[in-house]
Amino acid sequence: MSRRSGILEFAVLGLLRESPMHGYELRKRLNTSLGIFRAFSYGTLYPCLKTLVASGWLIEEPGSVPASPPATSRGVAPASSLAGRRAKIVYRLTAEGKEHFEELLSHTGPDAWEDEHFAARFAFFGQTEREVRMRVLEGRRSRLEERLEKMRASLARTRERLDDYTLELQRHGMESVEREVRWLNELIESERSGRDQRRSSPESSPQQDTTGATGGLPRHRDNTRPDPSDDTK
Amino acid sequence: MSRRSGILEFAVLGLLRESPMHGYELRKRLNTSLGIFRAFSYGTLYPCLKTLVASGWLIEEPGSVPASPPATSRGVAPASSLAGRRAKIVYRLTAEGKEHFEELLSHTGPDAWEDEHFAARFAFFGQTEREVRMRVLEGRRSRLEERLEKMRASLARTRERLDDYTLELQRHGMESVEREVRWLNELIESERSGRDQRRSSPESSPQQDTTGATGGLPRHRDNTRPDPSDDTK
DNA sequence: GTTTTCATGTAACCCGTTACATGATTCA
DNA sequence: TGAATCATGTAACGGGTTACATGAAAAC
Repeated sequence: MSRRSGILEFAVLGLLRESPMHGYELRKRLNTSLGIFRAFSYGTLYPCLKTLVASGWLIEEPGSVPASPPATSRGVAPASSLAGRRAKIVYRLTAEGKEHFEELLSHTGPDAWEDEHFAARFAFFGQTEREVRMRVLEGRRSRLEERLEKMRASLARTRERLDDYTLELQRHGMESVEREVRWLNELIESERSGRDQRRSSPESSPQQDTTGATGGLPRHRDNTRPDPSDDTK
Repeated sequence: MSRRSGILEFAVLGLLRESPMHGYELRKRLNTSLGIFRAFSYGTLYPCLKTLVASGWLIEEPGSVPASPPATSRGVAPASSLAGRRAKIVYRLTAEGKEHFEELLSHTGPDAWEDEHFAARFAFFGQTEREVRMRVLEGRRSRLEERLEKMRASLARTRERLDDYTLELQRHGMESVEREVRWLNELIESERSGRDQRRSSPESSPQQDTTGATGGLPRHRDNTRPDPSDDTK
């Protein structure tokens, strides 16, 4: 009766909304597909999945189970056929789960502007209504501006007493924040000018819309081209 | 018999090395003076101080105690005068504590390149030997480059299946990391060319050396001026 | 004289990790 | 056939927060 992680729960629901998956795969997507996400461990993920099932938002389905004994009878036949042969468990979002996620998507508390929370929200902007996107972006921005002011103030108070390294660290920190603010400005600007491509209809299914529908994101240098000598493996 | 926080412990020792302080003030310095540090709560700080005292690295000293009972007898006189009147407790680094901190400063494990840990290390570069600074900076850089490669790889694998927002998030994330790498490059460069201003003598007292001693830090725009026309536009 | 700010502390909880235990599948 | 990878899980612990309790000094 606990494990209400917020961000993990949110991300899991969001990923499963796109397509059913088993835990192992889910975890990898958590680490890679979404931008900022740090690596959640299995010790976190699996219990979380359990509670989501208990809440009725997910159901477990047998994955590619070796349902009928495969041709190779090599394996020692399990003493008791009941003693659940462990197999892949595929998790699928239930209708209630979908509804719940939709609700999470739409309400914007001040938690939503904190670092990791914000990244999670942004990662699912594709399924978020425009109005909400705006609120989140603007909330995040003012959160950062607030932070900047504090930094400036504290720096003004103490700059004489600090050595060069501490100063440089603060300078770099502030510059990072300023940079994110500029980024948000661009995003907000292009949300404002872009057409409202995600209508408010609750019946929009995800998945498609890879047709460049997301209108007005600012153009940036594409640093992801095939990169001839990439290979990675 | 626990509470070995690493980063908090390190920062506390480092700050107290510069001058004795009581907990309340210590906490504020943790939040502001040092660049990146997030706000530790009292619930973390005070117990930590206790264990540091128990380890013999700090001693508690009475602060500006109202040693003799103040004139206002309004308060219910404490039943037992022994039941310690609570007063400011000033923490001071012991010789062993100093030694311990010195040791922490000098050994560079791979923990030292992680985000928060690195920031803490950097914040005390003023008391760190040049050789160690180099190892930390280079370690951090290769840590980040490693991370970059993973991001690039995963992006190359999945870019077709992702919507524009997720893509943008990843792009921005990568750009941030790239930016930090460039920063590190500058720092490393200026460490290399700068004079070795922090000699290896173990007897160097901190505090002074505000005489521009830190030689070669790269020059940046001073973004702390009153700044007449900026307005974060 | 009351409200703020300074100042110290503790207990309950939360979110997550590590290290471990188990077993199936794939591939050299 | 044995190693690597896929896959699921749990118990113990770690490091931190929140909310609370307490009280002195300063500011209004």
